[in-house]
Amino acid sequence: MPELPEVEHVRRSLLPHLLGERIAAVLVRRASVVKGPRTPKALLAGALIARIDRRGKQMALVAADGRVLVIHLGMSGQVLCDDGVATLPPHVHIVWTTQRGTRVLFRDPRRFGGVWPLAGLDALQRRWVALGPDGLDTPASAVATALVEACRGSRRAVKAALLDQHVLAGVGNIYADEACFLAGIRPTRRAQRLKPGEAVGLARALRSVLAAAVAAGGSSLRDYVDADGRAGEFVAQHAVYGRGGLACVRCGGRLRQTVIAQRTTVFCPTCQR
DNA sequence: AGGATAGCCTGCGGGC
DNA sequence: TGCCCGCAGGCTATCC
Repeated sequence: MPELPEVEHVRRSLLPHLLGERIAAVLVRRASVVKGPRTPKALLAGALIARIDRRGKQMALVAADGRVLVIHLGMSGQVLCDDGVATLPPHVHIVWTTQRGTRVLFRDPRRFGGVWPLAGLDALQRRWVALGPDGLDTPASAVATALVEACRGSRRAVKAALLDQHVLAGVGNIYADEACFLAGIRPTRRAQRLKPGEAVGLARALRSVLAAAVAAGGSSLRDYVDADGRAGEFVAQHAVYGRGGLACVRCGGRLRQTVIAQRTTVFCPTCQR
């Protein structure tokens, strides 16, 4: 679903609604989306929201008293804010209401996402060290190092390594394909065959694609909108994702489609080697 | 032990 | 029109 740029945009769009605001009430409408204690306290009832952090595709609401709630949007998750007047749309699983009357909805039709109540920042740290470095907030050189180390001796495809959140946090199917195209690297290449210079190029391409996508508000295919219901515009800039069989924007040749790590993969056989 | 496979869910578009 | 199939932005547990 939402990958790093979409989650970052949701995070930014939530800030004006939640930062410095106090949660007055929490309503859980479908308990199974809460992965941990389901008490109002664990779900930030009474909390003053001090920060909203992000690592990769995960977002964390951090309360002034140290409570933390991790939100993962999965494939179809949304966090929506409204004035609390309209009828709830379908698949809204959690509803927070702030003291000022803003209603914050966690909506997730496919329910691959969820929320994880954590005791504090220590627990968040422990959860997030398991992830690789963030694809956007990390210097390109460090991203390249992480890629080189993950590829060393690995027989899996380059794209499979990019999708592995333990290697690098935040890259999903769209941006893996787009970064490989920008770097001129075929996503099917075995990771261990990647030369160090190519890993550096791929790291640069990744950051460039992620930053451009954030600037465009992310990629809205079906479900994705930010907290204010706005869609992202980055789809118009996709060079390969969703364009299998169409003409390469660079050479005009026919883009090829295959499957890597169970994910549809599109690349240009001419521009990507 | 890394890496490839199901499985979790709902909704939508295409083909018949 | 309507039904059935395949497919979708993620991740985990399980198996080889």
